[in-house]
Amino acid sequence: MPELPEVETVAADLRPHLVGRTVRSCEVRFPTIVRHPDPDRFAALLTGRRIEALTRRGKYILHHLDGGDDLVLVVHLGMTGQWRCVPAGLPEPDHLHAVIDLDDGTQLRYRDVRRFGRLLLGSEEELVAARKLPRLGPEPIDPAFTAADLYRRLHVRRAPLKALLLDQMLVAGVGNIYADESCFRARVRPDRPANELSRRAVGRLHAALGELLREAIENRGSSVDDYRDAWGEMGREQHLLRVYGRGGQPCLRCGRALAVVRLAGRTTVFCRRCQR
DNA sequence: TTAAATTCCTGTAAGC
DNA sequence: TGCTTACAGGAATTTA
Repeated sequence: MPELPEVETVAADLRPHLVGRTVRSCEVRFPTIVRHPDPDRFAALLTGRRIEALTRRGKYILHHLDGGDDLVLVVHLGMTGQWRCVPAGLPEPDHLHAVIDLDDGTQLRYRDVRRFGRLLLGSEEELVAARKLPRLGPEPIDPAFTAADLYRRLHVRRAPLKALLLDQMLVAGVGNIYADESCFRARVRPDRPANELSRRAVGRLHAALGELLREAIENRGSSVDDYRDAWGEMGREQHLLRVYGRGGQPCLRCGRALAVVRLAGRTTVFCRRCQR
């Protein structure tokens, strides 16, 4: 499933191909995929706009448009969303929910089997005010985000650490895979109430998060389930995951069978011996 | 305000 | 083989 490294990979790959392109037409085939504004207005507003910049924030891809009104096309891939740029006329896959034709003959395609993803159009302020875009927490790979920042956010909360790592308002871009992996690297139990963590433990967690996410970006993300990059290719990080998807198998550090529990509604894997 | 539970959605795999 | 059922999870929404 696409988390920060996967979304970063897609955004970085698309950027050189999309910046400077103009939208010729837009067809929304599955209306509920567009969450703001209504699909007809979405298509009308988008048509004729030029993409001036492409950025990522958390798990969101932001296409900044010309026109002087700060309009942004926002894409969230949810669980199974795919955002690809292909030559127009290529055979269409199933579950294709939106198609955007560009002025160079390429086509942006939004495909999403489970339809947990979404497309938004508006200024960032408008989307946040309309509660279509959350007030995201800091970027975990931003050098300005320090261990002290993370500690300040965690030590006032009593929820299990895992639940807070998944909270996009606390820190942006972490999902189930990298939450479990960062806890393992930091040797911290994901079910510990956040306010019980020492500064030292939060320091390890902060370092683990940064290292892990940078490594995963380097490896073009984890292709578990059906994540693919903008060209339909798989990432490599899934081969390096140490706990995610390995419940019951031996811990790669100590050999003990990895525990599987349910936390914050998510399958959570950790080592009862290595993580305290 | 916070935390936990529920909902959406479909492909896959396990069980009978 | 074919059917039913459980499971996967990001985040909005609801409930406590």
